[in-house]
Amino acid sequence: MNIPAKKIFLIDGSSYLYRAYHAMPPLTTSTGLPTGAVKGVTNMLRNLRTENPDSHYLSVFDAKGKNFRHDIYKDYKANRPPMPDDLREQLSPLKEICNAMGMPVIEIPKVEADDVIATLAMMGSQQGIPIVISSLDKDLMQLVEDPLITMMNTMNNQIYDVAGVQKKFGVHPNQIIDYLALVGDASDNVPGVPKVGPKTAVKWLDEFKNLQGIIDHADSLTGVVGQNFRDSIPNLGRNIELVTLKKDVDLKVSLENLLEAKENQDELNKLFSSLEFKTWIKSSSGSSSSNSTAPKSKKEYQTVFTENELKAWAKKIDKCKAYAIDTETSSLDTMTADLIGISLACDEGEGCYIPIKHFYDEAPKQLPLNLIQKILGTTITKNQKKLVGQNLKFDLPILNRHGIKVDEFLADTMLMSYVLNSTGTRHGLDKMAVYYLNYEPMKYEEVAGSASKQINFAQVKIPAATFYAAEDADITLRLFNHLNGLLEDQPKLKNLLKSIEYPMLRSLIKVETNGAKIDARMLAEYSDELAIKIEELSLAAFKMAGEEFNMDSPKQLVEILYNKLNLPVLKKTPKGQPSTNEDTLQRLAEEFDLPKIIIEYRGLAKLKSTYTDSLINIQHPVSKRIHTSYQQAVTSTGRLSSTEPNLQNIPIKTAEGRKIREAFIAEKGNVLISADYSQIELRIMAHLSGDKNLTHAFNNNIDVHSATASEIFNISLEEVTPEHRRSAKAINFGLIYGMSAFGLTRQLGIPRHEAQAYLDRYFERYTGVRQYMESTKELAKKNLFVETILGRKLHVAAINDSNGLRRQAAERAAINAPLQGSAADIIKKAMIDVDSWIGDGNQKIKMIMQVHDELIFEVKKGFVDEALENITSLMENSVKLNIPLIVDANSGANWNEAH
DNA sequence: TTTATCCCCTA
DNA sequence: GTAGGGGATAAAT
Repeated sequence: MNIPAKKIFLIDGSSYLYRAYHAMPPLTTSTGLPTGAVKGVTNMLRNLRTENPDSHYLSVFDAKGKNFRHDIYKDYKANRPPMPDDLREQLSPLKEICNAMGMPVIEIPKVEADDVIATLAMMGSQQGIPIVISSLDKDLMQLVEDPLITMMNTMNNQIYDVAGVQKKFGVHPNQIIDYLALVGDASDNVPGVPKVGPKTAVKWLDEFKNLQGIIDHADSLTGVVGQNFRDSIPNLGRNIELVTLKKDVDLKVSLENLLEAKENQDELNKLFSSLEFKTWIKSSSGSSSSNSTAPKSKKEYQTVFTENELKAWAKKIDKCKAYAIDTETSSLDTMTADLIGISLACDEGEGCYIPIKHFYDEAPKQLPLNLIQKILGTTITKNQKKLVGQNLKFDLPILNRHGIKVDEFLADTMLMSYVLNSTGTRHGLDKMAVYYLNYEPMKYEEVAGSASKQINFAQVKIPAATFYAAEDADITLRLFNHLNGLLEDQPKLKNLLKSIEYPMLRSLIKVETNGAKIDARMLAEYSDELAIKIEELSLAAFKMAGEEFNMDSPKQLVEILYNKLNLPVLKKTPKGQPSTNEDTLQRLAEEFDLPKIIIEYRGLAKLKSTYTDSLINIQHPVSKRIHTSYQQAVTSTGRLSSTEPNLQNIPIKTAEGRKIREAFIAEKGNVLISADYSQIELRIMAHLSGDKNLTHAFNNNIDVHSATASEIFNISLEEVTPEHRRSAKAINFGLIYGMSAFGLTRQLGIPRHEAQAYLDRYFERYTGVRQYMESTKELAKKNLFVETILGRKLHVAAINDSNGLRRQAAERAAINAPLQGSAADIIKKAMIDVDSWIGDGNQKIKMIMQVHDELIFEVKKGFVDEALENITSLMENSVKLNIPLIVDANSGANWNEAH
C-alpha cells in the first residue's frame, strides 16, 4: 500500500443538516425552494476545506427507511418526528453540492450513517491514514479508541481525541459503548437503566472497568439504582447491540475509488446559481481567492490593566468607524447592577476587556472607576454615534448609572437581526453567531457556571472573563458588519431601525425605569381573601369527589371526574388525555355540580398565584414599584412583549380580575391616564383594503360592529339589536385572525352552514376586504413575506407547505400579520412622539406602561387636562391613514378607573 | 434542576 | 381563527 497519508474527513451529513435546519432561518429562493439548511452546511464545509486544504473528504448520509436496529428494538428512534417537508426538500440539493465539491456522498440502505462512518474510519485507519470524523453524534466517540481516529465538532472546532472524550464524558473511548448502554439515548429512544445518568455510569465504570464488571458485582450495588440495574440486566445486551457501530458494512466501492473524487467547479456554480447562493459562484477563469464568509479565526483579546493601555483603546475608538461595547455586571437588574467590567472591539478579531470590580482571592489590582470614567467615558460620549451593542436596552442604563454617559448609538445588532427576520428566536448573541457567522462563542455558563453553582461575574477569574467578554464585543462587531451587509439593499428596514426601533429602545429604557406603582397592601389583603374562598371551594370539591385531591393537577382531575365519577368525556387534549379545560367543564356543569366548583376555583387560584402574589413578590426592593422588561425582538409581528412581570395580561374581563387593576395606582398628587386606540386593527384593514363600506363607517364615525350587522343582516342601523351586533363583532374579530366558518361556528354557537351564510354575506358586502385577503395571500406565497405600513417585513415561511394544516395556519398568519404589525408600528411611533413631547426628567408626567394598543401614564393632577389633550393628539396623528385614528383617553386614581 | 403538558390571562 | 407570558404539576435528570 502506498497511499499518501492525507487526512480523510468523514462528514456526518444528516446530522449537520438537522443542526443547520434548526439554527438557520427559513431562507428560500425566489421560487420558494427552502435553502437555509443547505446554506448552513455548505458554508461549514467550505470553511472546513479552507482550513484543511490538503485533505480528502467523504460525506455520509442516512438512507431512508428502517435499518437493522429497528429489528433489534421496534421502538428504536420511535420518538423521532418525521422529517419536516422544508428539510426533506433540501436533502438532494445538499448531496449534489457535496458531490460537486469532491466530497462524494455515501448512502447505504439498511444501515445508518454512523455505521458507514465507522466502516470507512476502520478502512482508512488500517491503511495508516489519519481520520477525522466530523459529527455531533456521541455514538461515534467509541471509534476514537483507535489512535488514528479523532472526532471534531465542526461547528465550534472542538476536537475529541482520547483525552477529549475522557474530559467530556469521564470515560475512555473504549468504555463509551458500555456508558451509552447504561445511560441510554433519549434522542434515539433507547432507554437506559432508570435513574442512572452520567454521574452513576462514570462512577461504576470507573470502579468496575466495564459493563461485564458491573454485572459481576451487581449484588454489591446499593439502593434503588442498584435494584434498577439488576432489573435492567436483561435489556443491556440489546442496548449494547443498539449502540455498537457496525464496522463491516458492504460499501460496494473501494476507499481508493472514493478518494479519487475531484471538485467540479462548473457543476458547483450551477448548483449555487439555482439555489441563489450568489456570493459563492466563482468564475472558472478566476483566481483562487474566494469570498468565503469564513469567520476570521484571529482572536487577540487583551486585558486592560494600566492607564496607558486604556488610553491606547480610547485612541482606537477615536479613529475607528464603528466599535462594539459590552458590559459585564453583577446582576441583570439594570437599576442596581454593579459594573464588573467593560469589553470593547474596534477591529474584527481584536478586543479588550477592562476589568473594574472583579473580587476574589488574589485578584489583581484593576483600574479605578473614576479613571475609566475620565478616560474611556469621555471618549465614548464623544464617539457615541459610532457605538454598537447587542441589546443596548441593558447596557445603556448600566453605563449611565456608572457615569459613562451614552444616549445615542449607531446600531443594536439584536434589532438589526430582528427587522431582517422577526420569526424565530435567534436574536441572542450566541444564536446569531452560529447562524450568521457560523461560529460558536463561549457561553456564559462556561465561565460562571450554571443554576445553583453559578457564581457572580465578579468572582470569575480575569483571564477567563477577558476571553468571554472580549469575544462578545468582537462578535458583536462582526455581526454588525455582517448584518450591515444584509441591510445594504433594504432601505425600508434601515429606516425602520433608525426611525422606530432605535428611538423605541431609548424610550423603553425610560418606561421600564419609571415603573408602575402598586398598592401592595391592598393586593396582600385581596390575596388573603382569595385564599379563604379558595379553601372553601376546595373543601366543597373534596366533599363532592369523596376524597381529597390536588385541584391544580389536571391529571388528578381526570382521575376524579372521568374515572371515579364517570362523567362523559366530551373532549380530549392534543395528547389524548380527557380535557378538563374551562370550555369542557362549562358544558359538564349543565348537568353536574363539581365542574362548576372547579371553574370557580380555577379562576380564583389563577388570580392569586399569577397576579396578587407574584406582583407583590416582584415589587422592586428599592423603588417599591413594578419594573417590567419589554422585549423588543420577540414577536413575529413587531409587537412588544412584557416579562417579569407580564403587564400585558392583567385581568379585565371579570369584576374579580379588575380588582387587580385597582392595585395599579399613582404617587400622591398624581393620577393615571390610560389612552387606547379604538378598533385600530379594523381601521388598518379599512386603510389597507380601501374597502368602501368599512371606510365609510370609520369616516362617518359609525359604530363599526353595528354597521357590519346592518350590512350582513340587511337591516337599517336602527334595527340592529344587541344580538345582531354581537354576531357582527365576532365576524369582525374573526376577520383580523384570518377566520374560517368553523371558527365562527364555535364562537357564536351556531350551525356551520349558518356561519358560512354570514361569511358569504359579509364578503358580498365587503368586497374590498375579500380582495385584500386574497391578494395578501397571493403576495405572501410569492414573496414569502408580507409588509406593514411602515415597511416591516413579516416572514411566513410555511405559506407554501405541502401540509394543508400548516399551510392554512400560515395563510391566517399572513392575513393577520400586516394588521397586527401595522398597529404595532403605529403605537411605537406614538410612544416615541409622546416620549419626545414629555422630554427628559419631566416630573409632571411619566409614561409607565404599554399594552399593545394602550399607553398608561402617571400624571400630576394639575397637568391632567393638558396631558390628555396632547397624548390623544399625538397618538391619533402618529401615522396618517385614509381613515381617522381614534384614541379614548381617561384619567383615574387607578388603572381600572382610568381605563 | 430542567422540560413537557395543561391551563388561562391579555390585545 | 392571530400574537404573546406564565403558573402548577409531573416526569425526566
